[in-house]
Amino acid sequence: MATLRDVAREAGVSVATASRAINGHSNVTAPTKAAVMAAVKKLNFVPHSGARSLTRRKTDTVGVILPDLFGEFFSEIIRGIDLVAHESGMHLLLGNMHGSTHETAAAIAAMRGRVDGLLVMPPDVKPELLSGYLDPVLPTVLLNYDAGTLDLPFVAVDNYRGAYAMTEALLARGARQVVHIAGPKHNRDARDRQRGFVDAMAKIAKISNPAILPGDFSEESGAQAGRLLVQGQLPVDAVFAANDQMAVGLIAQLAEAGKSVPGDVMVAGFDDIPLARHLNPSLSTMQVNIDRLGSTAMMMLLRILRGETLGATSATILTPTLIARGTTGGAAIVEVTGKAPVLGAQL
Amino acid sequence: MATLRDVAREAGVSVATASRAINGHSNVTAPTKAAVMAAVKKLNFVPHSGARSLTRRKTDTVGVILPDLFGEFFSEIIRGIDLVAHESGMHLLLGNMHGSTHETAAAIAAMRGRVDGLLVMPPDVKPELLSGYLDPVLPTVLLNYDAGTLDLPFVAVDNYRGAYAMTEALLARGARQVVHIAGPKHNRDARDRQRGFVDAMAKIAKISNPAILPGDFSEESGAQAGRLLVQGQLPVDAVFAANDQMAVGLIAQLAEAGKSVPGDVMVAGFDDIPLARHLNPSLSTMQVNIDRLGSTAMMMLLRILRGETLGATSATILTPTLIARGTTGGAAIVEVTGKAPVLGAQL
DNA sequence: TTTGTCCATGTAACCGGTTACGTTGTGAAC
DNA sequence: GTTCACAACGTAACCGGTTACATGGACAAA
Repeated sequence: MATLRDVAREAGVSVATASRAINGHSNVTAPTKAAVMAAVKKLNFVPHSGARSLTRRKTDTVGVILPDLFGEFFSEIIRGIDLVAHESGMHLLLGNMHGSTHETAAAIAAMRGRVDGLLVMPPDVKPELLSGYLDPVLPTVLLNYDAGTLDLPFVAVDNYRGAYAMTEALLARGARQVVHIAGPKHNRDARDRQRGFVDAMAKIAKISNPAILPGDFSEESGAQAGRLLVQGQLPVDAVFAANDQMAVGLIAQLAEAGKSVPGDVMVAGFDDIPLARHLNPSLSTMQVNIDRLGSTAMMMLLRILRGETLGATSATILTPTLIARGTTGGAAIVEVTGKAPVLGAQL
Repeated sequence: MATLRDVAREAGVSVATASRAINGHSNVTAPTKAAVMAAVKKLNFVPHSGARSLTRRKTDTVGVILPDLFGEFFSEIIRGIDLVAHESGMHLLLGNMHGSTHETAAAIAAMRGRVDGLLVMPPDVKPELLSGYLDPVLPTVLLNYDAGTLDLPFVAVDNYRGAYAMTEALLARGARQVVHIAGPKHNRDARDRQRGFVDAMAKIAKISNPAILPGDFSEESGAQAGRLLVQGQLPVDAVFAANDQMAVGLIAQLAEAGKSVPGDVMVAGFDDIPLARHLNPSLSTMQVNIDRLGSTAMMMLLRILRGETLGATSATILTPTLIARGTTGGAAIVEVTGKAPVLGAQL
C-alpha cells in the first residue's frame, strides 16, 4: 500500500505539498499539482481513511441503525438514505438491533468513534432508555420516532392521522361495526395507529369502545383474527388491520370461510406493500413514502453536521396517503399499471 | 472525547498498561485492570477506530457493494451477511453501484482503506473490467457471479440448472410450445437462465429454436410480452419468465384477455418473491435462498481474512428449488400458511 | 549476598495523514 | 539597492491508539 510519503518522494515534493495537492488546496502551482497527481495514479494511492479521520476529526461516515425490517421497508429506507449520502460523499455504516433493547445499546456503542452522525430507528425502545444509549455529542436523527420529551430531531410518519383517515373512510362507506387488528403492544407505530382508529370511531361514529383484536404485524396473526371473526361472535362489517401483512392473512381466512370482500366485510390495511395492489380484490391501504423517510432524515443529519440549526424542521412528519382499492369497494379489479417503480436488476 | 491518555491518567497507569488492560492482554494484574476499567467507564471512553486501524492495519469492517436490488433481495442478502458479520464483530460498510459500470469502479475505490475485505455483486459488469477495478490486495468475494477465468472466490446461484429444471417441469406437464421471456441482455443471471431454457428445450423436447421474447425483469416488460402473446400470432402453451416480476405482469395481461392460467397456458417464474404464493392462481417458480447467498459469502470472506485457504469451497454454488404451484397446475388455491418467515416489526 | 529469570509496567517510536509554522524566492514599492 | 509582501513549499509536530524495547522489582537458585 502506497502512503503519502511514497507519493511525495515519487513526485519530488514534500508530504505537505503532496497532501495539499491531493486535497485541492489553492497554494500549489499547476505543474507541482500535476506531478503529484501523476504519482498518485502511478502508485495507485488511496489515502488511509483511518489516518485521515484522526486529524480531520471526522470519518465521512454515518451510522444507520435499523431494526429487523420487512423487505420493502428496509431496502427503501436505505435507498433513500443512500441517495442523499452518496451525493455528499458520505459512507453508510450499517448496524442492526435485532429487536432487542439490549442489542440497540450495543449497536449504538459499536458505532461510536466510527461515524460522524447517526440515523436510528428504534420502534420498540422507550424514550427514557433511548436517551441513555445515545451519545449526546454525536449528532443523531431518529427515524419514524417522535422523540417527544427528548429534543432530538426526527422524521416520522403520521400514523395517528393515517389511521384516523382510514377509519373515517371506512365509516364514510357505510361501515359501523369496524374491528381493528392491532400491532405489537410495545410498537409505537402500532399504538399510534390504534389511537387514530379509536379516536375516529369515537368522534365520527360516536362509538367509544370499538372492537380491537390483538396482532403482531405478522400475516399469521391476521389469519388468526380472521378465524375468530368468521365464527360470527363479533358483529363486523369492516376490518382495519394495523398493517397490510395482517390484512393479507385476514383476507385469506375470510375467503376460505366463503365471506365476500368487500361485500360482507370491507378490509383495509396500512403501509401499501407491493403485494397490496396485486391481491384480488386489491387492498385498500395507507401509503407511506418510505424512501422519503430515509432521505429526509439523512438531509437533516447533513445539515446538523454542517453546523446549521434545524429550527422548526427538526421535527418532520410525513403524512401517508389513502389508497382506496377493491377491499373497500373502491375498485373491483387488480391494478396492473406497474405504477410502483421497478428498481433495476435483480437476482 | 476521552482518549487513552486520559484513561491512563485517571487510572494512574501508563498508556501502554491502559491499552493492554482494555484489550485483555494477559500481563496485567487484576487490580490494575480493574482500575483501568473503572476509568474507562467513568470517562465513557471509546477507542478511536481510526487510530486503532492505523496501527492494527485492519478496520474490522467489510464493504458490501450491491446494485440497485429489488426490495426482498436487498434486505435478505444484507440480513444473511449481517448475521455472520455480527457474530464476528465485523461492521458493514454499504456501497451502491447504481447500475453503471463507472459507479462500480467508484464504489470499490471509495472502500479502499476503509475495509478489510469486500463483498461485491456486479451483475452487469464484464469480468475483464471487474478485475481492473478490484484491488488484488483486498480480499474479495463475489456474490452471484461466477468469476470464470478470474480466480476470485464467489458464491452463485445455479441459474442455468434452475432454468433447465423449470423448463423440464413444464415439458413434463405436457407443454410443447414453451415461450421464454428473457431478462436484461447484459445481465448474467438472465443470460444463464435463458441458456438453461434453450438447452432444456433442445435436449428434452428436441426443439432447437424456441421462442424468446425480450424483457428487462420489470413487471411492465412482462405485461408487454403478455400483450404480444394474446394476439395469438405465436403458438404458446406455457411461458417461462426469467423472473417472477415479469410473470406477474404477464399473468395480469393474460387474465385481462380472458386466457385461463394454467388451462390455456401455464406460467412459471424465477426467484420466488413473496408475492408469488399470493397470486391467484399461485405462481410456480424457482426458489433461491437469498440470505444464504449473503451468509455463505460472508463466511468465505471471514475465512480468507483469518488466513485460511478456501480450496474447493472457493466456488460455492447454491441450487434453487422448484416450487410447483397453481400456474403450472400444481395447486389450485392460494397458499396462506404463512410459511415465509415474518421478519419482525415493520413500519 | 549475588546473579539470573520473569513478570508487571513505563517510555517512546511508530502507523499515515494534516497543518501550523518556518523558510525561501520572487516581484513590487520605496 | 533595500525593504516588504506574498506565494510556494518544506519541516516537524500533532491526531490517538499499539507495541517493541527498556526498566525495575520480586523471587529463586547459587
